[in-house]
Amino acid sequence: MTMKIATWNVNSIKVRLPHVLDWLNGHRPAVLCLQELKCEAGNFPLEAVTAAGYHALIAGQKAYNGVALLSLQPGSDPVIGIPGFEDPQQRVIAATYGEVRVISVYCPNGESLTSEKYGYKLRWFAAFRNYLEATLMRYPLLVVAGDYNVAPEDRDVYDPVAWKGEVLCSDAERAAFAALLKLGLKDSFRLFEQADKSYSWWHYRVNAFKRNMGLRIDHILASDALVPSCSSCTIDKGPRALERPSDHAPVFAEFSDSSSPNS
DNA sequence: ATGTCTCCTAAGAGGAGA
Repeated sequence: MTMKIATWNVNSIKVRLPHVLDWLNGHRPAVLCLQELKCEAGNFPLEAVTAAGYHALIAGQKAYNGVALLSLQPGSDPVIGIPGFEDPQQRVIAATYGEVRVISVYCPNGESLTSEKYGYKLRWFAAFRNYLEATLMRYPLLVVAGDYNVAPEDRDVYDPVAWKGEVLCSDAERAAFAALLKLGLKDSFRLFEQADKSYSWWHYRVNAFKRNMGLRIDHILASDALVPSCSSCTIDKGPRALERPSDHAPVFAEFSDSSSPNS
């Protein structure tokens, strides 16, 4: 028996609700981490999600950002944000499902290396690293899934020469991502053989999706203690080809049920 | 290729953010 844990930057839950409901019904993930809700918690389409059989924990705000955890079983011990890091931007929500702690995260974009938002991005990553370090001590079975706004390696970029040093690909951003892995986390996608030119985000402009001009910036990190139970990680490009798509595709990882003995 | 999509304010388009 396996359970799926998935992540999807939906770029407005209001607009993408039909896609999300279809995907939930098709995959029945144990947990779906959402990013870029772009709505306040009170405007989240809770009834439709509940009717689909899902519980929801929501950290929303007007217009921008916003994250959620949808789940078949209710989560426990929810935490919103990064404790001790004051931030009006809703980017992080955590809860426990069975034995597993799950974090849905929307890392800052940064805009460009010369933007004030880039400095915020690097400060935010430092705080997030410290939060994950503390979280791992309390929850050895940890999944951190979301839009990291970092392409970790050149093979995660359709044109690494053009993107060299650009935001999402800069050395400092890649170092910030690597610092998360160094805590004892693995990029689940790279635990398995994957097709070349696998991406999770494509710009809306210039027919980028049809031309596969993409970046892999949505990741599911699994703690070292969870890695033995991880059996796959897949980018589902299907929803990106629909009418009115998000610019991101959902990503999901499968884990064997840790409740069975000797698993 | 200043290319697209979504939100906001505020009553028209234009700006912010990605």
